[in-house]
Amino acid sequence: MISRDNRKTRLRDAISQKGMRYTRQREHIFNILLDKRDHPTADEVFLRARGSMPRMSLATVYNCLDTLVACGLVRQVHFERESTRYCPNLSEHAHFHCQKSGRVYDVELDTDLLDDIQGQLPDGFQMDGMEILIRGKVG
Amino acid sequence: MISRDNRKTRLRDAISQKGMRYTRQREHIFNILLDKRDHPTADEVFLRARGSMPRMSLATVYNCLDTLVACGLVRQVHFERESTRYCPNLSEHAHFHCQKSGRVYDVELDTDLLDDIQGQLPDGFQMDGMEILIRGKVG
DNA sequence: TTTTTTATTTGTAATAATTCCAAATAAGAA
DNA sequence: TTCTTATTTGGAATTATTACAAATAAAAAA
Repeated sequence: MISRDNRKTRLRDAISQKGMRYTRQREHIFNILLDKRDHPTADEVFLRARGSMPRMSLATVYNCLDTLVACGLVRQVHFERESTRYCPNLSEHAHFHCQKSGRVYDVELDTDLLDDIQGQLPDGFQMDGMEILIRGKVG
Repeated sequence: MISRDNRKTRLRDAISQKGMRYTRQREHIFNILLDKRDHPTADEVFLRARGSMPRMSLATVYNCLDTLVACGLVRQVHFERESTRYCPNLSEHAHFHCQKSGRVYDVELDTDLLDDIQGQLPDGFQMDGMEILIRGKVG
């Protein structure tokens, strides 16, 4: 399975870059995020993870997710007071939160637009990252 | 004090529009947010509120803040896993979070730009609100 | 390959932010 | 002024997340 190997290589590279260790748990969590890109919470990831790895603890899920974020393989998304969601889509995009279904959608935006925002910052404001959250309804 | 009266009127109108009651506590919390626009957390608001209203409880602070948000007088801002911050600036703007100082800045953006984002949503995506969060450093 | 080192996992306890609840209070309508 | 009921209050409960210490397992060294 070519894509599995690609994932593995991506993960190995990113993790070793940070001087960390490659573990079955980290691989498992990464695959879960890539297999179903529905912006799950840590708890939802935990439930899925236990399917094929029943001994995995919730603490490990949090640890692994934090590692993936630190390695730049995954983004965190926060809507209101809800729990953190995780997104493995690394292309620049906004997040649309449907108030009816609760679902979260990735919305690709023009790169120019994102550059524009950066350009409109006052002098001395250095941008490291941006998150565009849109509340609304789909359908 | 003209501006105090303006505030009072704004608050009265917004609250009665929702069929809710005007209370000293709600007025107090609203004034606290308007007096120092530094995006305080509920707990910070609580500390300030107790200065001149020592019997006010934290639950009331949360209640009042929720009411102000429901009335459209105040916006909530969420950075990462931090606690909710409150912003009484109703003009469309982005929030810049300085990683060094922890401070939050309002950043005015071109209205065109915000319209552009709305225009780039796929068909069927209806936008009710948007939050642009920028992580970075100032100075 | 085996040993060694130490990062990671695991289960549980602790914490932080927020919400819930039921009794007391106080808007504002009658 | 009385009455109704929304709001406030204090504290308990909940939720999401983090902290901790012992057990495990990568991967470097022998």
